[in-house]
Amino acid sequence: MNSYTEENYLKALFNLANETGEVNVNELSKWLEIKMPTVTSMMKKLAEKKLVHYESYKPLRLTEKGKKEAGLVIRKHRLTEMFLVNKMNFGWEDVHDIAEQIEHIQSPVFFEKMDELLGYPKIDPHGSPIPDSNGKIIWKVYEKLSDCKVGETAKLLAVINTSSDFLKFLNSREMHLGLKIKIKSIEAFDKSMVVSYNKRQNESLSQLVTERLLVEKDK
Amino acid sequence: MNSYTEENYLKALFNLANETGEVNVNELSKWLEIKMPTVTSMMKKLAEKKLVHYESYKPLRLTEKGKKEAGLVIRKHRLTEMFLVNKMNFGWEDVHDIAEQIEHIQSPVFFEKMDELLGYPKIDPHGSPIPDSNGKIIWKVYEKLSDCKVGETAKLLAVINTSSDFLKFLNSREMHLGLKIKIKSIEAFDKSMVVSYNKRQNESLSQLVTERLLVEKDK
DNA sequence: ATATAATGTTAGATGAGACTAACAAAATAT
DNA sequence: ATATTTTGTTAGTCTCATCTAACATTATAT
Repeated sequence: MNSYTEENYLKALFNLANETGEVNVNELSKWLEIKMPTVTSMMKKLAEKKLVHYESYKPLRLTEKGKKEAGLVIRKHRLTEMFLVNKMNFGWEDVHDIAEQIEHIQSPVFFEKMDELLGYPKIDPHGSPIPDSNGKIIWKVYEKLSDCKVGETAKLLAVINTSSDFLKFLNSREMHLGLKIKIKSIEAFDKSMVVSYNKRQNESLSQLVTERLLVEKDK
Repeated sequence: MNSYTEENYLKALFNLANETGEVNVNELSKWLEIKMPTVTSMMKKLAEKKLVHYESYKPLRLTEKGKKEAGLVIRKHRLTEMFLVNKMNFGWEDVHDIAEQIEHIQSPVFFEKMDELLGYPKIDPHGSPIPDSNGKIIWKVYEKLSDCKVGETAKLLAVINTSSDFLKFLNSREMHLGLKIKIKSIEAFDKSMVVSYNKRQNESLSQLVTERLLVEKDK
């Protein structure tokens, strides 16, 4: 069994991994807001437990075991977020901090029950995939709205930044997953977009926003 | 804010308090399965925080502040148990261990939402009163089934021991809160009772059971 | 009323997970 | 190619919550 703290390190390693699965001590340290020496010593501990490949001065990598256990923590987090939104009427902007705590509950049956009550969801309220009960994630390839062209229509399927402020911004513009967005124009100099959806015909979205919206283009 | 550990000590002090609100270090130590010196040092810490009245060699007593904060932990525990049973379809015998963990979640809004979804319940699935949002408990005076007499009928309103084994025993006899039980006879030598309820006309209950069933006599 | 048992406290150690200060290695810039 | 910056490690300290061993007080029993 991994401790509360260990679970947090595993989750962070999983979330920060680049294409090759590598993470630097420094990155991890900044992400967790924990000083580097502490991170180093925890990495040695996780290496002892065969959860992380660790060599001095080399980037960190989760082992297969580590990936699985990290995936299971993320599964608990995302199932919780879905439960909070779908079964407890929380807004998608309010669930992160609660899920950060509930993800550490040690009770397989509790999360199985959530899963069942939710009808075995594949994604969380922000469109992120929920790992299966082996910790495996099926990655969907989405495009960023910022990569779409004028005249195209795209369906909003996930958001990258799940900060409360960003989600509240989307709420204020009545934007939600599943929304069909049409690109009316793109400003050359700052890449901001004017889009239309539902009754909103002239919404302007900055690049900071459009590159955080993941979509599927209409064919 | 109290730590996870402090919350557990507060809850234990509350639950163990006798009529005068006193608890011995030794009792607390046994209850928590934590050695006495550890308990003593935690009591000094809680006394610093004005949560406990502590004097060397004297029994422990929660301060008003301590009672309130303990009550709030118990509130979180009992709301959670109710939520697990009523909203997540757990059996009353399976909720204790999960609630022991969830009671430490720091998120007032999470428990407010539970309370709201449950319709502001006054008792938990075992018939124990749920403290209000100030940590105050309204105690109902119940009788034990073991104190009833032959011929009387009583309604089961709460159970004292909430161990999984005891609750599974009650399940196996189809006993649940609200049940009307008629006392048909009492065995003089071991105080066991033969009772009837619903379709069960000759159930025998040992004294160990009857003194753990809290009832209200029919008038 | 004193011996014994039970209960409670003090002192010091431990492990987990955090820190700072100092040093070492790797990456970057001139 | 060397100096500087950035990144990473080592060594030692701190706090929290636990422990054991030894001692002190209070309660109980003869």
